[in-house]
Amino acid sequence: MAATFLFQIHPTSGVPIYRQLMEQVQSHVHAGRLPVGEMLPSVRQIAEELQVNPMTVSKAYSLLERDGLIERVRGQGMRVKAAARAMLPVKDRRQIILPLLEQVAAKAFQLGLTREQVLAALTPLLKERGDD
Amino acid sequence: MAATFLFQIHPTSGVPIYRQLMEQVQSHVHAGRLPVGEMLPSVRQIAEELQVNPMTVSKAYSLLERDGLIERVRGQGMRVKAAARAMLPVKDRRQIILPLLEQVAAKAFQLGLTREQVLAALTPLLKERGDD
DNA sequence: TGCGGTGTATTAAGACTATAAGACACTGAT
DNA sequence: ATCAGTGTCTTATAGTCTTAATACACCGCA
Repeated sequence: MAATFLFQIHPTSGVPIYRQLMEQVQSHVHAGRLPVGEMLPSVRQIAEELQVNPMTVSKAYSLLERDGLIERVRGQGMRVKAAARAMLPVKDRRQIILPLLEQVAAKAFQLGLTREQVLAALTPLLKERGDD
Repeated sequence: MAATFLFQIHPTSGVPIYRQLMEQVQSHVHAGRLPVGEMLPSVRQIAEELQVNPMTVSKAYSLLERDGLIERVRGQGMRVKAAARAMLPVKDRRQIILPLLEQVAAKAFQLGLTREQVLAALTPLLKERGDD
């Protein structure tokens, strides 16, 4: 049940599934939504819920392990490494979303949208939160 | 020289080149930056400036022609169709950027960023303009 | 010792993406 | 007619992405 809320695939984006998964795991870890030591949803579980091949999920996990973000616990699953949070200071979470924001700015410019129009369209999409 | 400012490829995004080109042509047309009747940069010209295979550019053009956005003029090149602007009301340019904004919102949520943090990061990236 | 749960390796197939080099039909201007 | 400029077709190669079915080694627990 957890994976349903943790991960979401956009099939039409053109971005490979395994890369979408990688980015989302990374985001969740850096946001603290996946705490250090937490076990990740199993390969088969994610594959089932997202209707995706288990090997595709496994590929994402393998690359994340190579990057040192998570570690494999034999017979149990994947766990968020202790060094994962340390890899990126909490303050720099903003840096992760920067490329995406730059993309927005470029698109807005191409479309001839004003700053106000963009902000007006984005604001209601951003949820206000109390936790964290 | 024009294509340099009109098009820009992000090799690391995972999105196919021909799809990046399609989206940007679409944006430029809907923004009026490529007026109806305007000739698009030639396949070979774009291919040269972006260091991309001509067939890749041709593929983007072909699909755009299939979508009715541009038309082929034998021996001359591709031209923005008259029906192109009509396909999307000017007011709905905002709709084009919506999926991207939703992506931003999702990412911000995953990262645990507040609304203010996102807006503060985005605002300086958006150029203020007088035309339009 | 089983059983069900981990991630992974293997092999195969198909679709998609991109590149390369060459050729073609067409147009406009010389 | 010639030439340079259009987009496109063809053939071939290479790499990536995804799926499928099967099997393996490992762990925790009964």
